[in-house]
Amino acid sequence: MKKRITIKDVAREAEVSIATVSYVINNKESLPKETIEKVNSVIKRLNYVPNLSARSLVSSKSNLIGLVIPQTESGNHLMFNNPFYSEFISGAEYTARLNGYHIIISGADADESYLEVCKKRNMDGIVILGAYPEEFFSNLKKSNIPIVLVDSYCEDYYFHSIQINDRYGGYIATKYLIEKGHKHIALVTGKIKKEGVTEKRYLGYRDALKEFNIPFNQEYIFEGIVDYDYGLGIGGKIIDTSEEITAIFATADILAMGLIRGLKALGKKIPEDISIIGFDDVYTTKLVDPPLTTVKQNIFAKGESAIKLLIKCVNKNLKSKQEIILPIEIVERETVKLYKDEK
Amino acid sequence: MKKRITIKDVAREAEVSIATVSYVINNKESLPKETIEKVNSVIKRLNYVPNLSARSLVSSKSNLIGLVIPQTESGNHLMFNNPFYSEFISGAEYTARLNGYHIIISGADADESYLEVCKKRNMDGIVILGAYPEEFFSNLKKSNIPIVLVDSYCEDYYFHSIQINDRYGGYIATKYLIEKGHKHIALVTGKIKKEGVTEKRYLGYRDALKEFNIPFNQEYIFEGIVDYDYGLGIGGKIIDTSEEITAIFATADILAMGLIRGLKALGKKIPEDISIIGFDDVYTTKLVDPPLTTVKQNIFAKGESAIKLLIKCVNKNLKSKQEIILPIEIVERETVKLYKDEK
DNA sequence: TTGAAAGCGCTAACAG
DNA sequence: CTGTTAGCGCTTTCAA
Repeated sequence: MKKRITIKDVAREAEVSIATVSYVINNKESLPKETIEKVNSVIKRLNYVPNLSARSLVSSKSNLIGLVIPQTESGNHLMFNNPFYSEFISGAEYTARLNGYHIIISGADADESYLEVCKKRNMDGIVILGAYPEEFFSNLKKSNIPIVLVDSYCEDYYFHSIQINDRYGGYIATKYLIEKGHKHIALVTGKIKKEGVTEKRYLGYRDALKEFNIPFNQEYIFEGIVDYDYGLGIGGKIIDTSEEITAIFATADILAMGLIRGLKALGKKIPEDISIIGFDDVYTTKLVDPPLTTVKQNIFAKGESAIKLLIKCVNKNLKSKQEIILPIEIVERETVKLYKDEK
Repeated sequence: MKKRITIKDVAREAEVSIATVSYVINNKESLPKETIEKVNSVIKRLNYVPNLSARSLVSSKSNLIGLVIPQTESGNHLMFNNPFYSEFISGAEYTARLNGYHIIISGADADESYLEVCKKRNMDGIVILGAYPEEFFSNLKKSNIPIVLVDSYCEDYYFHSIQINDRYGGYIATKYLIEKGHKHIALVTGKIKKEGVTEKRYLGYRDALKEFNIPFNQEYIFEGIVDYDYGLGIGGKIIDTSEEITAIFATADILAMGLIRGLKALGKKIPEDISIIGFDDVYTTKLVDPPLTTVKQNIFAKGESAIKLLIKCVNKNLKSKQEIILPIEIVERETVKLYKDEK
């Protein structure tokens, strides 16, 4: 094993002190050009790379960002059968890398274990994707490092946040359907948790109904879990519930994709028999047949913003809550059709 | 900012020396039960968490594993519109976490920059997914740390490897089609690079043709890039090339999914008019209509194996090349139909 | 403008 | 069995 090149070696070769080398590396102080050049050339020649562990030890800065992704179950593997996460990570990793940070991706249980990980690794900040038990958040506050919450309605002032206006999203999706002539609109959704993303979208749905004087019908709400199979299975129940239903608002694309397939299997034509609108605009939305009309949010940009915001908070030591709301819009593809009452 | 609890604090509280605490933490030496318990209880009470930067500094072990994912382009973001990577990461992250490691995911350019990252972070090992320029691999050898290559046919003895038998996969896919009565079988594939995964699958395709005395036809080879859009666009060309083509072997599911959609748009029925078989069995394979018949590899398990193998090599300091070949099999779904010659 | 030196928190060799 | 101690590589005061 070759000995590692350290700052000492550089100093010796460049005939300066260790401190000087350190100054050059971190361009501190105002050194004369010559010194800087001399040191830099030695660094290059020796292929010197600073040891971040050492740096982290003294400065307690690690250039490491924790990224917490929901798991299928506690202690289990990451929820990567939802393309939403992949796209988010792609944006996050890219942005982090551009700024000299690295991302440690991890699932996390609600216990204190993740807090430990952060301490252990001296993480500079954390991005948390999705909703978790209150306890998880309150634990993490103890870390005392900047935390950006993505898609969480946790109100705690401690956390910064990246969001979209989910309620507005639910509203425009439903309104879009209504304006296409639909009156009997089912809502297919994950668990409607108090203060969760899903609840907001649901409330938006109700807002739109109200605005157009369409009575709310509890029977039209299909509440399950956010995954393909739930969407797949629920189609039958929707049909059984009422023949009047002509449109469905699914609060996640993955649900909508399941629905499309389930409904088609039952002999329904999309959008001729039933119109469907989704939410998120994950890329797989283009893979299904017919391609899904949906509420688009820029997921890659979300990952990007989360990291940028976090880095900003870390560098400027911002303590005041920072909030960013990203825009959303309807993307028209082929799953919604104008409904004409045939009676 | 609260002062961090260090090993010193624990030592003081437990009325032992820091060395003893260190021994307890790493369960070195054989200490009397009492001491162990005393120290542990203080650790718990004080909420002590060891600082990995410090540990890493002295032991040059970081419990960090680098995971390199292909990028869409050099310097660009990760190729996450291919679900293959997501599933792989899920398996890798889970396994790493279970073993006390963390994963740093990163895209990487072919230059030396990734090597620097490894040095900087004292990475214990690297898992590299996919094929890269020879130069990239040779650079990384310099790191002198264990490296597991996944899906690469780089022959260098330095690297450990996780693979499937791609040639065999190409063979069984094609054979499956042939046994279903197809004789005019197109191959849709990414760039056929010497010693790449794709070339092997292509060779397997030829093996099968040969075995059944079906002449190879260069016109039936459609070589492009591995993505949905290429599959989508190539359907038309296939039809134009020959009306005799009744089946297609796509060397990646993502291509097959594009094909299905492209072909359907052209009025072709799958599998009535054209049969399609894919490769990988990514989960989105079930989302398309009709669900894709494909060569299944367990991608999650691949991620798992890669990490396990790497950790084994790290811990036991194995220098001899370790190789694992994971099994594959055909999964029959609905895109291949028995072909009956109607003449 | 530069250097000496004191740690950051931890491990491990060595001593007792 | 346990404690003392010398670093690991780096940053950063303080002094020159």
